[in-house]
Amino acid sequence: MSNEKRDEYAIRQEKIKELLELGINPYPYKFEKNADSVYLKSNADDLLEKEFSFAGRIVLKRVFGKLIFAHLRDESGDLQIAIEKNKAQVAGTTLDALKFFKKYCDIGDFVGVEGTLIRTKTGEPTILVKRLYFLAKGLRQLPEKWHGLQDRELIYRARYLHLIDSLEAREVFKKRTRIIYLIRKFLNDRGFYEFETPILQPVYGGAHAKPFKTHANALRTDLYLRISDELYLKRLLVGGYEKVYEFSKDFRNEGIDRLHYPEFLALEAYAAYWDYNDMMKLAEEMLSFLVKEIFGSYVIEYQGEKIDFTPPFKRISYIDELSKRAGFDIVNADTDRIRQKAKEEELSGWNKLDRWRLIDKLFDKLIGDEIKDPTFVLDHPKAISPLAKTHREKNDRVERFELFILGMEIANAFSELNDPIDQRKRFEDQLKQREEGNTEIPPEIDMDFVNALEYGMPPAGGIGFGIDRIVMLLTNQHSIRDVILFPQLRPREED
RNA sequence: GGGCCGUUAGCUCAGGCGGUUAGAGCACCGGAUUUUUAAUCCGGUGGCCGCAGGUUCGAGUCCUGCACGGCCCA
Repeated sequence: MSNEKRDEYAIRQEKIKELLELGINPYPYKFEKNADSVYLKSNADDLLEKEFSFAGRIVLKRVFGKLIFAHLRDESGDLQIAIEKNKAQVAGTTLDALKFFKKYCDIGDFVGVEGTLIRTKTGEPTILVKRLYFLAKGLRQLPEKWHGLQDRELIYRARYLHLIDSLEAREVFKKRTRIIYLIRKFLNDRGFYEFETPILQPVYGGAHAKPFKTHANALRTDLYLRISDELYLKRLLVGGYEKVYEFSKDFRNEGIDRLHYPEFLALEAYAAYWDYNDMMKLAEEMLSFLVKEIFGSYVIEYQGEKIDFTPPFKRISYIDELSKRAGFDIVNADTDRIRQKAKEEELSGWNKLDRWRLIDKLFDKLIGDEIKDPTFVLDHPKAISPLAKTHREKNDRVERFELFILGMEIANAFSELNDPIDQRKRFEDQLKQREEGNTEIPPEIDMDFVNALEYGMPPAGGIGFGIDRIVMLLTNQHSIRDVILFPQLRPREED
C-alpha cells in the first residue's frame, strides 16, 4: 500500500536476519506448553512458586532498565510475564533474555516461556521467566492497544485482526460453536441422526429463493447451490430413518442486511410419526435448553430488550390474527382489497406483488414486527405453504408454524405433506404462481422427490431453524455479519 | 433500489467561514528507568488527506462523479 508500512516491515525483517545470525530460528517447529492463561490466573493461589511453560502472542510490552513486563495472549486470555536482567536465558543460547526480548521481541510476535508463577507487588499473577523461546515473528503492526480495531470494514475484511485484537469477538464465535454443539447434543440425546445431503443440487427446492448456479464439468450439467435441504431429508424418511437432521449451509442469491446473508446456516430436523405440535414442543424445549445452558436463566437481554424464553411460548393464529389486525377476512378477501390495505400500510410493491406475497408482507408489518418474546404463529394459508399438510380441521390453512422472536423469524415447521398426489398438485400450483411473476419460486418440480413420496413417506413433523439468528440473539450481536467469521465484501483493488 | 453518514500516519482520532510547512495519542526508532497494569520522562522517524475531475490566486476543507464501507428505509 504505502512505503511507510515498509518501514516497520523492514525493521522487523532486519530483526529476522539478526536472529538468524544469532543462530535462532525465527520460525521454529514446536513448543511444549503445559498451561493456559485462564488456568494460571484463576488458580494462581494454588500454583504459586510452581514451574510452568506458557506461550502466546506479545500484546503489551513495558521495558524498565533491568526488568521487563509483557502480556502474552493465548486462546483463553492474557497473562503477564516478567523478565529480570541476568536471571533468564534465551533457550539454547547463553544470551540474556532481557536484552534479547527488548531488542528482538515485538508486539505481535509469539514467544514461549518457562518459569515460576509468582504474584507481583500489585498482586498480578505473573510468570517470572527463566528461559525464553522465540516462536514466531510478526512483520506487521497490531491495532492500537487501547481503542482496538474500530473500522467496521477492516473488522470484516481482516477478521483475524479483529480476533487478535478483541477477546470479546473471540467469545462470540466460541459461543457460536458451543450453541451448535449443544443443539447437536440435544438432538442426539433424543435419538436423531445427523446426515449430510447434497449442497450441489440439480433441481433446487424446499424454499422460495433465488439460487446460485454452477456447472459440473464431469457430469456436463448445471447444478445449483442448495437453498434448502428439506427435500433430501424427507427422502431419508422415505428411506426408513425416523429422526434425522442436518446443519445445512444454504445459499440464497439475494440481498444482505442485518438479518440476511447469502450463505447462512440452517438446521432442519424431521421426525416420523410426529406432527407440528410435537415439533412445537421440540422447538420450545431446544431453545429454552440452549438459553438456560448459556445464561443460566430463561430471560436474556438482547440490544436492550429483555426476552423471556420460559416455556411454553405464546401461540397466535396467522390467519385469525391477521384478519383481526387488518379489519377484514384477509384470506377470502379479493386481491384489490388486500392491495388497498397494503397501500395504506405503505408496503413497497403494493401495486406489483401478487396476492400471497402481499398477505405475507402485511403479516410481517402488522404482526411479525410487533412480536418480542418467543411466539408461535400458527396455521398459515395453504397457498404459501406447498410442503405442509392441510389443517386437519380447517381447509383454508395448513399445519404450520413460524417462531418469531423480536420480529425475527427464527424457525419454520410443518406437519409434513406426504400425500404424493397432493404434493404434485401443490408444486404445479406453485409453477402457476411463478408464471404470474413470483420469480422466487423454483422453476422446475423436483420429480425425483415426488417419485420418492410415491413409495410412501410416513407422517412426519419437520422444522427448520435459522442458526445465525439464534446465535445473534444469544451473543447480543446486532447484525448477522457479526456472527459470521468471514463475511463477503466487495473486492477492493490490491495494493 | 432510495436516503443519511463516513473514508486524514500501521491503529484510534482532531483539523472554525477555503489561507501559507496537516496535528495528537498509541505503535515504531534512540536514550533514561527493578514492580508496571494504556507505566513514565526526554528526543526522533513516519502523510497521494479514498480516487478522478471542477471552482479558486490558493482545496484536507467548497462542488460534481466514482469506489469502498456503515446505518436506516423499502
